[in-house]
Amino acid sequence: MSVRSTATIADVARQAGVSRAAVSKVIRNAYGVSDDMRRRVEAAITELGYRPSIAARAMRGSSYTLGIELPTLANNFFDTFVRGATSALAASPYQLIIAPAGPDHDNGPRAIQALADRNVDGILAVSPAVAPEWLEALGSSVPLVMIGRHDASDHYDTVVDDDLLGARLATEHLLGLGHRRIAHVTLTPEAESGLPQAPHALRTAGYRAAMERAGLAAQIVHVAPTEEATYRATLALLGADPSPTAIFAGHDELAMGALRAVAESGLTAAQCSVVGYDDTDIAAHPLISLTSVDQSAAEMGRVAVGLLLERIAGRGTPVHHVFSPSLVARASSAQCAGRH
Amino acid sequence: MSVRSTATIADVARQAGVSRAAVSKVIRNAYGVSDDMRRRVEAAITELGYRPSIAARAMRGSSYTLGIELPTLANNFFDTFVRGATSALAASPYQLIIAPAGPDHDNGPRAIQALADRNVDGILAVSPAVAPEWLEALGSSVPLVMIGRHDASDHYDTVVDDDLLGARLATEHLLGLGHRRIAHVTLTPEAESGLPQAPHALRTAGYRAAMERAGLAAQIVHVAPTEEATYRATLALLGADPSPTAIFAGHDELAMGALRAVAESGLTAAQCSVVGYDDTDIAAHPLISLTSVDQSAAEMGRVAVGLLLERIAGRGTPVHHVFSPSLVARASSAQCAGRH
DNA sequence: CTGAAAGCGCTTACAG
DNA sequence: CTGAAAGCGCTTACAG
Repeated sequence: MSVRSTATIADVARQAGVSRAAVSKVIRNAYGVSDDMRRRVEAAITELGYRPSIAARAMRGSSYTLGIELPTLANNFFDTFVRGATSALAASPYQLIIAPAGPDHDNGPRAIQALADRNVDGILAVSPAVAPEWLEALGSSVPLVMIGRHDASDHYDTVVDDDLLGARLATEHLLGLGHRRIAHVTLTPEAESGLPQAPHALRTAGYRAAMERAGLAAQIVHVAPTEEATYRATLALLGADPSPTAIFAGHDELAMGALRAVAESGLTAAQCSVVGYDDTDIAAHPLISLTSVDQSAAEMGRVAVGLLLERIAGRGTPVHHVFSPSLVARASSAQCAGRH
Repeated sequence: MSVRSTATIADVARQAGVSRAAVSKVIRNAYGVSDDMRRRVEAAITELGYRPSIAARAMRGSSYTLGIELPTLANNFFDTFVRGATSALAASPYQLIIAPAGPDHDNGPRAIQALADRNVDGILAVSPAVAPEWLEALGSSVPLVMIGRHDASDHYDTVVDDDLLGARLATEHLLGLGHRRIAHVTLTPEAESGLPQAPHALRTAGYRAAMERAGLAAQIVHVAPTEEATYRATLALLGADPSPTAIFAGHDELAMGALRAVAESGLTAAQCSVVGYDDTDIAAHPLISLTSVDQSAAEMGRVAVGLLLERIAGRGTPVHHVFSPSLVARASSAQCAGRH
């Protein structure tokens, strides 16, 4: 395998005794090349260890690169998503690159912009807090698929799970187990720029609606997006009177904090159940066994890449793909036994 | 914030009433520009929302991009590593992009090559199974820093933790707790292409040496690199007679499987302790509380980026940076109580 | 089917 | 300090 070839298209052309245009056609699999010419060019390419310069190609046509912006790598959901995306790209000429947004709030757009600056052929992004107008402008100049947004966009596609339904599934699961005092621990609205269509805002709405349908009072607690913050908030909840017999956490990492508080308080799942969201790998681990809402991350990755390839192929009309989440029940939720 | 500007350097030059060379100097912060000219150019850039084309810049000079190849995103170690790397880049003009290698064995070199093809200014890579010769060739044409390799390389730098020491710390920790029958569960050698200098091979050697010094017999079990495989292997170990009172796992994910088998067998840490390697976030979680060897991932990321920037700045002599790991003792390891 | 020529958007010497 | 010109390695019409 060659490493970084010093050979250019001109070298290959000379070696094969053809024009540079001919070499270009061969490497792009364009038509209008005789078998004989193709053979000679391919031989020259092998002999010289020629590799096309992506930078040069990007200036004229395609960069053969798809970029995906992620807010963090720490979330297992994204790993699964990326694997799904990669698998959908296996037979294509595209290479996937990831631009991590980093911790700062404004780094989402910055990382997305960095991808656009690099002439990627298409962008996949997870950025709940970016303004739709900015995305519309971006989508007008480069194929764009946003993950986890419920926007009714014109110039980009969206792939999202039905957060309203997911939250309903979680809440009704707990209601079905006999729980009546169910608290919802979620992110502060600012974490999503206060957008009412953002995933966690919708999950909260779904929870609230399910509680209302059951004739019960909703109890919503806002926390910083960490295990630790949820741990402390849950301890406070469990120390109150009356205290909840079940906690629906906005995502699995929060649920881990709730789980810890429950365990430390010496309570069983029957006394205080916990349900998360995302069904990350850790939720499935037998030592954790967290009931959670599954978004089928891998399938989302495949679908998102599919939409992006369609856009690259010329589709201009927006597609909004909504996945139906499902609940995976595990040991962290159990029939309500009441307290004391 | 602009999105994808259609303006080129020529547009800016026209708008500002200067030459394209002048604009180029301003955006590169090169000297030889009057204050007045700089002001006019900057005004034009803002007005037109101009953003330099990275592809065009890459053809002539720098792509302002650093690439990092990772075998997977699932490992928490890498997330921490990337955050460390990003923090070291904050003040620089470089953007970090990640090329995930994917599950297939040969995808490491493929992803690294994809970065080289894209004219990145430097490469960071985690690829234990690539041949040193290939890396030497690559390092001769692009600044390269390899993570987790003990190679005595000429044309690339290495950043690695002292796996021999880490394994010794883990083993001696268990010995100090009174354990005598300590099994080591690790990856099959093929997972590292059988390289004796590979991380897990060295950890095994470190374990073996510590056991020998204590006058004890080593017991080494090879598994596939999954929680599940380690779970089953540990169950088998615990069912044997005599069975180990402690297990040192090659990394934390394996340790999670061992932990599960121990818990399911109804054994306490005093009856069968477990120690992992990497000190991932999950190890620290109170519901898991896994004793583990810490490699200071974030610091490794910072150091690796530092070395890469030095290479980009012109250093040609190789640097091999070795980190000293430390043991983080938690509840999964305890004073040996024997069995039955 | 094949190739000469123009041009993508920058940076780099080189004059002035 | 400033700018005209060449050139980086490709692809794209356009002739032949």
